[in-house]
Order: sequence, then structure tokens, then C-alpha cells
Amino acid sequence: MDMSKLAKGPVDPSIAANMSAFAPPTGAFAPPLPPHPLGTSSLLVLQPFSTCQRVKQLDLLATKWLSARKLAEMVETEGLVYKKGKFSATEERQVREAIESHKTANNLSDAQLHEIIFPKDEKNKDAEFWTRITQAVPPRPIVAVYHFVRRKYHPLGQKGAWKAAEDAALKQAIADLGQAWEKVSARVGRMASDCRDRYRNHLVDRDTRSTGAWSKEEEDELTRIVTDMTIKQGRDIDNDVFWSRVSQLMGGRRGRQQCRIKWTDSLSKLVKNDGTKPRWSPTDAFILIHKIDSLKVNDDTEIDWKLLPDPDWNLWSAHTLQRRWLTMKRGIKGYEEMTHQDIVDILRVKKSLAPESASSALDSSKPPTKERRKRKITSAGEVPEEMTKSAPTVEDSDPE
DNA sequence: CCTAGCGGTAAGGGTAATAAGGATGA
DNA sequence: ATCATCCTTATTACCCTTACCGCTAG
Repeated sequence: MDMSKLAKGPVDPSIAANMSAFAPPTGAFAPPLPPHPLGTSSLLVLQPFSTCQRVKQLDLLATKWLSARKLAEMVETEGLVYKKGKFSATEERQVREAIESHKTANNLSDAQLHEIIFPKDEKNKDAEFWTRITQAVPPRPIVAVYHFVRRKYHPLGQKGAWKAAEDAALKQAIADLGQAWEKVSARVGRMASDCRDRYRNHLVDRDTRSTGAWSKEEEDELTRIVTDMTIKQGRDIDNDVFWSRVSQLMGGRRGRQQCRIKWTDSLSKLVKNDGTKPRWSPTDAFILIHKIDSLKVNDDTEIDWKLLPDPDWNLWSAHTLQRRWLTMKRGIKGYEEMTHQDIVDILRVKKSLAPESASSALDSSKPPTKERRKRKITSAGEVPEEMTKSAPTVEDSDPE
């Protein structure tokens, strides 16, 4: 019946148009409208644009400092395609190489390179530089590359755990200077963004903050706050939560990260599953792999995890799915050297071999201890067919 | 003198790595 | 009962995007 969803899953646009599109207020768990008139991204693969158009777009991305709004607008109006999200290892390497070659080509010292990336003097700005590096990682917009490089090449980066003395220095600096992070950074000896992070994630509310396991009261409170903020406002319970605000509403007793993780990894699936906790099963693994396979991406950094859950299989948050994928992937020996498709192929075989539990879950004859089995039937029901159906490889690849 | 847009800084939104405790099943 | 293994929960450094706005080139 709803096999179609399983097989097709979201048409992944991740490369292109996955603007974080505040989901239009759908009902509680109503099927999210495809964020896109399902053309643009898959079309890209097929052959939507002339190469000439592509070149123009890439040039635009590498030379113009387009604002987020403008970017989103162009995705809609003229099918602009650009990449968002974490930089892959490959991209990082491409950036490094581009910078190296720029350095040698212009015979720059380390200090000179530093001056280009962090110019102290107006006169040393070099717009050419950012364009050149951006061209090494299409289709990224220049501003994304700019921020990426400024973080990666910052001399104060990557300093590990904070020491008590640093916390004290940070507190004092903020007391003296306010939230002027660049100035604070100079005093503390950490990147501005790291100072800001340390402050908002750990120092603010430090005396009221509690850690460790959550009490029932706290869990109920968080659930109430989140549902008030989302469902009751007609917003999306998975994507429209403002975690800093939630933390405030929790009276500062839990930080924004604590609240977010608690919700997405634990409480949300409980709410979606009538108050009982589902447990990750081989069937779930099976579904996940097939969904990922159907995306036909080149690399898992292109996956937009937010688009994976669907109404018939929505117990698992995007975050959970992403992590489950990672652990499955790492369970394969030598996965580092493999292509994404290799890994998917291996997992598809590997995870279809554990059908015992899946099929026994179907057997109502011996109801296994917990009721949580009950819910599995919904998704497990279609698995055996899907499995025997086989030929999972290509099938739908090109719609007309 | 005006103004478009560059690019530096802050704010907002999110994940990866890790550890430790809890189920599960041979 | 035991132990390996997988799963869940919690922590925190680190990461990416967007908003904002002063400045300057044209």
C-alpha cells in the first residue's frame, strides 16, 4: 500500500534547494508538502540546464555575495542550484589545495596568506582570492566558503576542553566588554565564536543549570513547552522549535543543547508513539538503507536528513536517523575507502540478512514481551514483500 | 552626494565525537 | 548467569547559516 513511500522517499534535493524552509504550518503530522515542485533537483541530474547556464550559475555563486534571502529567491525563480550543509572531507581537501596553489602561485608567506584571510588593513583585501577558492568547491556560494576558511585557518582554533581559568577569564571579559566577541576573543585567546558558544551553552545560567538524568517533571515540562510552541501554534513539531527560548522557558535549568537533544532523541518519539518508547530494530535499519539508496546521492553529506522521516515511519528524528546511518556505515570494514554507493550496496545485503527478528515480529502467534512490537508491524508489514521484490537498484531512477 | 553591495561581526540553528549505562540474546 | 553487542542517553566542543550594518567604490 504505502510501499511507494518507502521506495521513493523524498526526492532528495539536498544539493540544491534545501532551504530550511520553515515548514508551512501543516497539521500535527500531516505529510510535509514537498518543499519543491519536485523538479529542480532531479532535473539537474537529468539535464535541465545547458552547461552554459550552469557555468553562469557557478560564476554567480563564486563572485556575488548573495544574501540568504536572495539565494532562496533565486532557487525558486530560476532554479539556482547550490550546496548547503557540512563540508565533506573532499571539499575540505579541495579548499586546502586551492589555497595552497594560490599561495605558491603568488609566492606568499604564511603571514601574507594570513593577512589575506584576516586582513587588518583595508588595502590588503583580495576579492579574487575568495572567488578562486570558491570555484574549487562548486556549487558552494562564496559566503559559505568565506566562513568555512576563516574558521579553519584561524590561529586560535581547535583548543579543546575549556579550563576553569579560561572560563573565569571569559566571564570577566564579558563583564568588562559585553558580548563583543571579537574583543572578548582577544582577551581570552579563543575564537570569537567559541567564546560565544562557551558562554551561551555553559556559562549563562550556570548556577541554575542542572545536569544528568532528567526528572519526570522536567520531561513533562519540556514536552509541554515544545508542543505549546509548535502544534498549538500550527507549526511543525520537528522543525519550528526555538531552543534558546525553550531553555529560557525551562527557567534556565537546562541549556538549549540539553533541551534539543532530549527532545529529538528521546521525548519526540515518545510523543509520536503514544507514550511508549520504540526501539531501533533491524526493520528500521532496512527501511533507512532503502530510503537512502533511493536518494541516489553521491555522498552522504548531500543527504538532507530532515526529509527522510515520513508520516508512516516518523518515530525517528532526523538526527537519530543520521546517527544510525553513521554507526551502520562504520560497522563496515574499510568504509573509509569506499564510495557511498558501495556502502549502501553492502548494507542493503547485510541488513536484509537479519530477517528473523523482523519476521518474528510479524508473528502475532508469539507476542514478544513488550507492546512496542505492535507498532513495528506497521512498517515491518511491508518489508518481506519489498525484500522479495528485489531489483532495488535502479528502477525509478528516471521519471519520464 | 548617493547607493549598491562587500565583508566583518554577532546571533541563530545544528551536529560529531565520546562516554557510560541499559537491553538483548547467544 | 555471563558476556558480547547493540541501543539509549547525556555531555560538550565544534560547525554552518542568517541577520545586521558600517563602509567604500563607483
